[in-house]
Parts: sequence; C-alpha cells; structure tokens
Amino acid sequence: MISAFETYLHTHAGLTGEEINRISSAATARSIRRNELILQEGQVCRHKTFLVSGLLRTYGIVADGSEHILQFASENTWTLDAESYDHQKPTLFNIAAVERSELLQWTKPAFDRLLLEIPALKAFSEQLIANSNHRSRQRLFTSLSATPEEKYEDFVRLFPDLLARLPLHMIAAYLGISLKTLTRIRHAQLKR
Amino acid sequence: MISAFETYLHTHAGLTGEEINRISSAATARSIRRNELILQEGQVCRHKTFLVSGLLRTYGIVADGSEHILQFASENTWTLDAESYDHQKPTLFNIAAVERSELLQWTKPAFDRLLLEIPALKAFSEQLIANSNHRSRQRLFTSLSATPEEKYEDFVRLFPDLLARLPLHMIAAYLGISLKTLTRIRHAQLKR
DNA sequence: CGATTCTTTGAAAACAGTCAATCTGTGTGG
DNA sequence: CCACACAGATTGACTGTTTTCAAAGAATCG
Repeated sequence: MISAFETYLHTHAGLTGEEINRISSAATARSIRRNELILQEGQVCRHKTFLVSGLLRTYGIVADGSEHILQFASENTWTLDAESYDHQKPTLFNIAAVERSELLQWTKPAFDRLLLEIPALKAFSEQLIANSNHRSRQRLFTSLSATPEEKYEDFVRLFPDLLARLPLHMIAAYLGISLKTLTRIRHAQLKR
Repeated sequence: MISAFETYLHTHAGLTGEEINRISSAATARSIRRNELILQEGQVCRHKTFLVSGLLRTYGIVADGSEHILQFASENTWTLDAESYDHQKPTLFNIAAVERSELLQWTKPAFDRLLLEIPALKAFSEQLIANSNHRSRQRLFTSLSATPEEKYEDFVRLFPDLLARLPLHMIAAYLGISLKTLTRIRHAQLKR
C-alpha cells in the first residue's frame, strides 16, 4: 500500500528516494468501508488524504435534505476540504467512501513540516492545487453553460472509468440534475 | 493610481515600503474603456492584472453564441486567466471592462521574479489563490444546489455593491439563469 | 439629442422535476 | 444454497418552472 504511493510520488513528483521515504513514514494507513465517512459536516478537516485504492465523494446536504456532490476522488489522487484544512475550522461538507478504500493520511502539522523541509514537495503541491482549481473553474463553466445532456457527455468523457462504479443517483447529484433527467438522457442515447 | 495600490499592499499583504516600491515599479499602468477587452479567447494571458478602479468581467461564449460569466473583478482585486497565464497557452475566455477601468499589469516573467525575490509576496499570493479557490468551490456548490431565487439572493448578499453597476443580463449570465427568470424573481421580491 | 442598450412584459412551448409504482439484480443471513 | 431484503434503475402521469420569441417602453451613453 505504501509502495503504490511511493511509485506515484516517484513518477509524478520527481522526488528523491530519501524524500519519498520521509513523506511515507509520516503517513498513517487506513482502510474504510463503503459509506464510511472520513469527514463530516461540522468537523474540522484535520488530515490530508491520499487515496491508494477505492473511491470517495465529497458532498454537501442542503436544507431540503438533498445531496450535491462537489468531487469524486479515486486511486492516486488526493482529497480534503481545503477551506477547513487550511484554517482548521468546521467544514460544510462530508467526505464518504463510495467503495471500500485504502487511504494514507497526514495531519496538517506533519504535512506542513514536510512542505517546509522538502521544497520539491511544496512545488508539487502547488501544481496539484493549480490543477484542481483549473478543473473546478472548468466545471463551473460547464455547470453554467451546458444542457443536462452536455453535462452528462462531459462527465463520460472526463471520467469514463467512474461510470460503472457509481450509482446513477450520485452522477445526477454531481451533475446538478435530477435522477429522472439522467435516465431520460441515457435512454435517448441508446437510440442513437 | 499607484498610491492606491501601495495602500492596498500595505494593509493587506504586510510588506515593507521597499518591497512595495519594487513591486510598483515593475508594473505598467493602463486605462481601458467600457467594453474594451484585455484578454480574448485564443490569446495567451500574458499579464497579471490589479484593478485600481472600475469593473471587469471574465466570460466565455458557447456554441449557440450565449455568454456565461465566470467572474467579476472590481477595485482592489486581481484578475487573470490562471490556466492560460501559468502555462502561457491560449485561453478559452475573455476579460472585458464593464466600466471604464484603471489597471496595473505585470508580465509573467516580471512577476515571477518578484515572487522569488520577495517571499512575503509569494505567501500573500498563495493566500489570494486559496481564497479564490474557496470562493469558486462555494459558487459551484450553489450552482449545483440552489434555486434561481436562492442564487440571486446569494449574489445580492455577496456583492451588494455590484448590483447597481451591472446590467441585469450580466447578472443572469453570471448566475446561469435566463434574463426573464431574473426579472421575474426581482418582481416577486418587490411584493414582499 | 439621437441611438443604442437595457428592462419589462406577454404568450406559448419545452423541459426538468416530483411522486409513485414496478422491476432488477445483488448480496446477506438463515 | 436459497430466500429475502435492499439498493438501484426505469417508467408513467402530472406539475410547475424556465426558456424562447417577440415587442414595446425606459434609461443611459457618447
């Protein structure tokens, strides 16, 4: 489990073996079951999480009880609620496992220390943040401008691998459309 | 015009006078008229821009010709297309003046040098990026979960000062609703 | 002051959402 | 190993809202 992470760091961040060891050994491994929460509304996000295997979703619940999904995270990606983590204040969102998942986690003090000690990790981190912002900006634009059908096609294009792993109601909650509309779209596409 | 910027840096970034001078003197001042573009789809975003006065909007145009607004920037805020700026590649968006505006601009090489030379500026920069990400995540969530009426109320709450400065069709393009719906909402609220 | 831009309104059509029932497949516990 | 329960998917009928198209009046910019 650690080794999958080390391979990831090696190929994506270009760190030295010694640096990678330092980062790995500061992590705690953890395994969670389907539907288990790693962050709950009202709590403070105390860890940075790397997903070795499995699938997580970040979602919020509004007044009428409906769930809306901000993000999916799958193998070899990171997840957290940045706002809550950065300022160590209560979050508005939840992070839960869609599938049984294997995680590595760092507390904020531990990771902050690593960032100071390892400039290349800091640089890699900034790059990840920039990517994540870019994606969220892109998604906001789609959310503003696309029809439900285009949103679905976009999703299929961007996350072909997630399609089979997610129940449709979660895809609908991610796209901001109703489950009914999503089934209608899929039905219409079969005819093509 | 420079002095308004220096006051801003002084109160928000906590830099020394010498650092502030260095930053100011690397900037180019520029004044633009209503509807003038400072970035156009297909171009590379070559500058980081600070808005001394006025109002800008960042928008994209989709296949059917409709305009969707990602962001407004007003006095004492920064604007650019980060994706295009970071990688110096063509942008998908446009940035145009809603009102006559006064800008300060830095080229990427110039600003990158400042970031290296002035660690406090780097830190301040990271903070601005984090804030902007947080806002865009928040907005994505609203866009997914709120009704048109809630979106409008949110906008009024967040940007009370912009309300009178923007034509309604731009507010609608920002909220992702039709102009007709926006007028309906406003009409309904008068009755309360 | 003239021209453009902006706002409001109406009528009609399109679309997505809600509610409710049924069907399917999967997995768990007996 | 089977039966049952449960989560997920699909469908139908209906409702309500939003959009589209179009026109006219109001306000604002240059």
